[in-house]
Amino acid sequence: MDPGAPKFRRRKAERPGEIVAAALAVFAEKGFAAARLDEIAARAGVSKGALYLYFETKEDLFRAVVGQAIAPNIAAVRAMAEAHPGPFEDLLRGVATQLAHIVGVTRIGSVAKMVIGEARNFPEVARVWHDELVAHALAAMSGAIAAAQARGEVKPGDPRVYALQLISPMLLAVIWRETFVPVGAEPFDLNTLVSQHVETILRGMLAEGAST
Amino acid sequence: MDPGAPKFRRRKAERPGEIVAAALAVFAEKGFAAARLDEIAARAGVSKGALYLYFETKEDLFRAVVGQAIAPNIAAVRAMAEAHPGPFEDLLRGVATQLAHIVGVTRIGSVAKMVIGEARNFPEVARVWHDELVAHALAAMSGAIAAAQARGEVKPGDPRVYALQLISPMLLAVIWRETFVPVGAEPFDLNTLVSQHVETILRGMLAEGAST
Amino acid sequence: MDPGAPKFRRRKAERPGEIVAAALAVFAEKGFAAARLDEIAARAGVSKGALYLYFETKEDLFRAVVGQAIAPNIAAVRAMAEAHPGPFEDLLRGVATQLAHIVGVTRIGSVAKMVIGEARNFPEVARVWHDELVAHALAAMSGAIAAAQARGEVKPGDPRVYALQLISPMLLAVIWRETFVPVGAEPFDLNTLVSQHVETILRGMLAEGAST
Amino acid sequence: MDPGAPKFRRRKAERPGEIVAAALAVFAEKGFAAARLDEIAARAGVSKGALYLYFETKEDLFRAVVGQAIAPNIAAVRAMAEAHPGPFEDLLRGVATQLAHIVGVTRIGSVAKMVIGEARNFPEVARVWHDELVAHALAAMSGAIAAAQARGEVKPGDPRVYALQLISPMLLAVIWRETFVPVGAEPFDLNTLVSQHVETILRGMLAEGAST
DNA sequence: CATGAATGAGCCTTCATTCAT
DNA sequence: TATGAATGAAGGCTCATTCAT
Repeated sequence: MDPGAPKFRRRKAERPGEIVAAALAVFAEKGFAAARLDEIAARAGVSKGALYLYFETKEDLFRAVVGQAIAPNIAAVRAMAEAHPGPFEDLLRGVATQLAHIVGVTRIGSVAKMVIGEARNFPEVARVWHDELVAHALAAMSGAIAAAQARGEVKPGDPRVYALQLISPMLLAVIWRETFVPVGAEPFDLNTLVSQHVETILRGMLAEGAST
Repeated sequence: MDPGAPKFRRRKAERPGEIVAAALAVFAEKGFAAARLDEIAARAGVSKGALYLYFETKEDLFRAVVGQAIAPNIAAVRAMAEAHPGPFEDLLRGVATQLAHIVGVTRIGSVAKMVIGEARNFPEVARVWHDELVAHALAAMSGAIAAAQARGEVKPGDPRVYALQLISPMLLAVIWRETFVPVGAEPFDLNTLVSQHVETILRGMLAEGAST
Repeated sequence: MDPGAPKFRRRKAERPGEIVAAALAVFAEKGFAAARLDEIAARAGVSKGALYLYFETKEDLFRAVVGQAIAPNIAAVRAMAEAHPGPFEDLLRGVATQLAHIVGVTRIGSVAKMVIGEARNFPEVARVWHDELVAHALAAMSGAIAAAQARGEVKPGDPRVYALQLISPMLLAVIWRETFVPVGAEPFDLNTLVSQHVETILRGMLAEGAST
Repeated sequence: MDPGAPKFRRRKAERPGEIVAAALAVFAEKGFAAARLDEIAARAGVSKGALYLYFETKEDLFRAVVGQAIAPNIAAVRAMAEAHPGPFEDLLRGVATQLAHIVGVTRIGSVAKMVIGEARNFPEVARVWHDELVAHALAAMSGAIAAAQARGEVKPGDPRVYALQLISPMLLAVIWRETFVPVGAEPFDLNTLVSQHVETILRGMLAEGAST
């Protein structure tokens, strides 16, 4: 026997991540209050007591879940913000495609639903979500729009409002998928929605004499 | 001071409405699971036991809250559906104004947040909300858009998707107000958002050679 | 209008009796704790509040039920006690017939079950039941048996024990009917049981040379 | 004093039995509905929540109590059923002694009282009690009596009724002890009752020409 | 580190009792 | 008298959290 080289070692380093992943699933399904630590522990494959080796309380775990979900998206937002200049419509199409991709492959929709649902009970979670993600994304888009307006590419109008107009169908799509599709509503194709929206909005936003 | 003030009053007719109103407030703030019947009863000015004279269980009360919130909006949706024909852009401006008004003066936003947050735990609530309200509204708008397309007023494109594009900023505004404004985000003026959106979208939707 | 001669007057005098009858039924079915005043009131055809016009508390009502059930049987016991002298076996046959009749036509079995079940929670009810009914009956029988022994009709032996031996099948029959027959046990014919028991016991009790 | 006394101990194996024992005591005293889980937990030396680690509901615990009380008696009944043949009166004396012993040393009387009192609320408990215990015991005795009749040892008569006659004083004794002795009634000596009953009944049952 | 038995505060729900009508 | 809406004190049960192992 070689005690120094056990064949199967418990991957301690991966535990927190597994727990957060399990917690995300349960919180997204049930909401914070209705989520049971029993179920989270079971899905993570650990004992209930083990949760407390990594997280102080249920609320702490919830914050970790939201925080974890923010990090990987920060980069995306930053990339969007730093998008190379060029014709506004190219930028917009690129950003829209990127957003649609993120919504499609990550669980950001579930997390958004959690944040919306628990905002009153966890104001600081809503605040972090807003300050770290939403505000940055909005500022980046507003800035790009304002710049395009300065270049004469985009018609007059509140750039922040333009940004909201552009983002809103994405939110609706997420909520539709999470809320109504499970009870029988007809799903939407996210790409169709996004591309039709971008084209429509572009036609409405671009100043006369600027391309398509 | 009225020394003859009764310990309790008999108001069978008014009580259910008062309780539902109180419950709406608490459910909207806390979510279903975190809402305490103690608090609902206190806000309604009754004892906890009195709730059970009118509602069988907490779930029953929750369903009543959602159901109650649907009824008054059904009429609005129907009116929208029956909106007089005429140039599409007139119709759209009218509908948008009406929706903005409803969102502004009713608690429909709070209820929407509840429905979104509890959809997994109360599928039938989500189903009713969808079937009675959302689906009707969507069908009415899609129909109007398709008719306008048939008349050559609106460019080609999936009418249902157009309808979603039009509605989505309203949803975003509601969620913004309920979720982010309480934690310090800058509020939007709903009317500005709606009117800018309508004008932008109209320019993008209307076929060449049609007005504005 | 003749206010002094209403056509249908509420029979106030009969109310308490109706309530006690309803209460007996519910207490016998459910036991004291599981019995609901709502149900008693409903069966009595009165409002819940009306119960409190006649009985102070639920316990008070329970005591009334048991007390009420004792009274009519007191006379029977007394009659038994005063049974004309004569050959012991005639007396015994008469008493047994009488007891079987009482068990068959009254609800004394249900009340006995209540008293047995609630004796620990209502000691004074058990005490009254014992002192007013059981002890008297037992004393009467023991006395008759002792007298018969003095006359040489009955073999030696503890008269009180003889009395218990004689009564016990009646108790068993009552419990059998109330407890096991409702769940599918085969019922007994009370008269068969009693007459076979009396004959068997008589053969065993009577002194040689006295018998049938 | 042990300063290191643990706040609670882990005794998974022993706990269910301790809880059932405590529950038996409380159910027997108060009846099902009036029994408080608080009290059961306190008597078992555990917290109220711990009850739910072993039993799903209060009803489940009640069923466990009754079920637990049946098992050890099944063997006794079977032994009685298989009692060696031989003169009927020897068999009967043996069985009576055995039954008196069981009644004296176990809590079967308390359980019987519970079953009788809660039969309407828990029909399946009454059914199990009857099917597993009472029916078997009755069948065994009836069979033995019928066999003795076939051998000419016992007089004609319904064997099942004979069996009831024989058992009934035992039931009366149990109820007397549980119900009336606590409120001041004079207790019986179980052995005196049983032996006098057996001798009396035997004289009445045995065919002429069979001994004593 | 990890487990899971045990805790105990707190919630939903019931129901005997009260009281304005 | 009679009603029944309303009360409020528990009780059954849950579940986040702790701790002996």
